[in-house]
Amino acid sequence: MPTQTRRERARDERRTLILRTARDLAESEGWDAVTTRRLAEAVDYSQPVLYGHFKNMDAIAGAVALEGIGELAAVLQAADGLHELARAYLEYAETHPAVYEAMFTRSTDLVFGTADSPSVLKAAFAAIRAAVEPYADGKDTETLTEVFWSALHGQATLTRGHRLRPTHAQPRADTLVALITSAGQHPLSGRKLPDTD
Amino acid sequence: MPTQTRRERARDERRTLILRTARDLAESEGWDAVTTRRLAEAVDYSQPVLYGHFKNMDAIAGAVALEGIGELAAVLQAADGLHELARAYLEYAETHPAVYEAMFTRSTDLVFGTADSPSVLKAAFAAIRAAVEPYADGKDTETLTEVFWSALHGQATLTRGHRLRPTHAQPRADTLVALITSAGQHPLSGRKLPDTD
DNA sequence: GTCCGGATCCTAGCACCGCTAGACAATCTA
DNA sequence: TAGATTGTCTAGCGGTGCTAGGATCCGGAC
Repeated sequence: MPTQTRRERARDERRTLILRTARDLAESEGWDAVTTRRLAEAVDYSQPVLYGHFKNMDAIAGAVALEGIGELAAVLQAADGLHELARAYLEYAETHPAVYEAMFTRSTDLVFGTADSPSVLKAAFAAIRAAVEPYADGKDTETLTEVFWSALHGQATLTRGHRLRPTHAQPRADTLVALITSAGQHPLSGRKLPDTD
Repeated sequence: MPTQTRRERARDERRTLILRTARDLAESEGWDAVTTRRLAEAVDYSQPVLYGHFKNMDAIAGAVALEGIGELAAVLQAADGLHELARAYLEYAETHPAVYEAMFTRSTDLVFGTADSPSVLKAAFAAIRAAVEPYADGKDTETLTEVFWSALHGQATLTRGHRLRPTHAQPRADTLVALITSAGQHPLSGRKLPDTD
């Protein structure tokens, strides 16, 4: 059935166009500028067309977020070592602020919850966990991963909100990594840990 | 001039009423529910009255945020030691989610910038810095303070967004504090650091 | 006591928002 | 070619932030 396939393909292309346009608009003017009217005009369709592809406006932002999580997971998997992963994470957040905001700051309903979209999200978390594990030193790796991720997330959001000295982003990242890499180094335990630099 | 004074007092009381109502509404139903119409109805005035006290809706949220920062600063100053401070910080964020959101997640324009409101904000940061300083071990205290604060902020926001295991908030906080308190404990330096527990 | 001027407040409205019903056009099926 | 399905649009509803312009109150001058 080639006709049906062509229709479906056209539909997919339009969906992709909507997402790409929404994403571009959000990155250039912020999510407040991504309204149904402006988005519909940008893709040269009327507003109801958007609702043929997405349940509502939040679903569009959610789809952009999911796309971004996939990108972030790939970036983190490609990173080698904890230091490199931290750098990659913060760089992604800085260079894609609107997507990052859609992922972790905007309303959270759909993203988490082990329902229909967790695979790519688990992949991102697993990448962080893999980089953290060598430094867990037998302790709770899951918790240490959450702590490390939270710290990265905090730096990303507070830096973006101009709450931290913009000139010291690099020392902050380095300090955080150093805290983790020397985590198990208590005076009583002289165990050697893998080096990161 | 008693009449002028009474007028001013009435004006101040009304301003306080607006802020308290906005805050209550935000905490009970979220900031999306704090609209000019609902807020005006709740304080039993018409919408234009709000604009006689605040430039716009964001300014109301900003005033609530400033109020919250003062509270947070007081809470942090009252805390004794790094562990206690971390607990107090996360507890405040958890028990006042809407105020915390107004402080650090919503649009950031007015809050920072060393303009007219930094004193109370600097007090909050100074309280964190004072608790961190004993563990800086001669390194850059300011950077370590930013790292610690970012980590707390990340835990607060990701926990609230249900991105972290809700059952492990305590271990996360403990782990973060442990990372800081053992920061200077490299194998080559056997210096004794103050104990926290 | 009367009147005036300024402060205060409200009604009404603008342009925009997310979202949807119902009419119309285009395309596929038979 | 006739009918059914799909796609798209126009028009509109109730809501939003915010403001102009008129009414109303109230302290001070005479």
